[in-house]
Amino acid sequence: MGRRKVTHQLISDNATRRVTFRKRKDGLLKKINELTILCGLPACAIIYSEYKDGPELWPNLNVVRSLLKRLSELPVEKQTKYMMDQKDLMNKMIQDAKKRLEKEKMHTRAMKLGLMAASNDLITDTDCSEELAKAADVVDKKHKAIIERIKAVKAGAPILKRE
Amino acid sequence: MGRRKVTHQLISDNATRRVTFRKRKDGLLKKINELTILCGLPACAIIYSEYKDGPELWPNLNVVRSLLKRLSELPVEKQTKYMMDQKDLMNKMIQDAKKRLEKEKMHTRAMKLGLMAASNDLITDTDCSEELAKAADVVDKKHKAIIERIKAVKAGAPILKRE
DNA sequence: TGACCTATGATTAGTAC
DNA sequence: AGTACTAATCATAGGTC
Repeated sequence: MGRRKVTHQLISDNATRRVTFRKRKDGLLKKINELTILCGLPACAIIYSEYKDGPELWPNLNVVRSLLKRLSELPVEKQTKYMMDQKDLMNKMIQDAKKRLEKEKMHTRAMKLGLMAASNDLITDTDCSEELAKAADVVDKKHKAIIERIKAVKAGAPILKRE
Repeated sequence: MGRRKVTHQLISDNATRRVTFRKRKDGLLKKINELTILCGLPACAIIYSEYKDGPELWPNLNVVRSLLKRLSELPVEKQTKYMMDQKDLMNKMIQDAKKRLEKEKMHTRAMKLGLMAASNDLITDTDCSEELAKAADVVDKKHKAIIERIKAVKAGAPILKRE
């Protein structure tokens, strides 16, 4: 049946954990990709796992290297500064969790291995992904239109649509 | 109202982009956190943005450093082994869209049969089967057009179709 | 700006091949 | 193992204050 509520601990079963890893890793990459496009930021991901003998990189090694290089060049005081920001972020997440708890919607915490970095001032190498995205949107729109039509027919609309 | 469908392009409005960035960044950190716990993997995130003068790190500087160190020690051939760039991701998304369309097509056929059967049962004297067939044909043609469009895109040729 | 709300699209846990 | 499905939870765009 549908999904169960999120568990808050390590998945003990190997097969299940592997499947969950793959699904969520894919979801994560997709989200990073979307963030990159929507907000105009370069980003990268490095994911080690017990399922591959090497890390999985996104989007490619060059971007990963440039972003890591940038990080390594960070002044220490800024590193410290961001850690304060991180504290704030964690506090925020805890606050949110408490609120949801009040609403009877308990939530999680957590993580795994990998790395994500985004920087607004590095050059983004845009290939044809944007156009592909547009193409995909066209497909999605047509798909939606068809679904709407079906709903309309089911709701009693005329079978033949005159335009 | 609820959320609109994702549009996969740069959000031009500054305020909206900022809000979206914050929301999605938080969502991403949450997902990384969950993956860490569920799959028992270490993970970190480094996020630069135009909204902070330093990067935001998750979960903390030490983890980030140790993971980066681990990456730097990797042999180059293993570093490049598993890469998924935006093109791969987009191809996957288009594949998914295609699958959804196929599924919908099946539903449409089922509906078509159901409607025709109903008309036969209930309105024996009036023959609307022709109109029903036309309606179904319209739907089928749209499906076909979409499938063709997908093939064209996959073939690498056309990208944005203007109508 | 930022915090909150909520309708609705997106993700995914569990199941069956 | 990987794919397909479905049901249910989760995430979030847009609105409001």
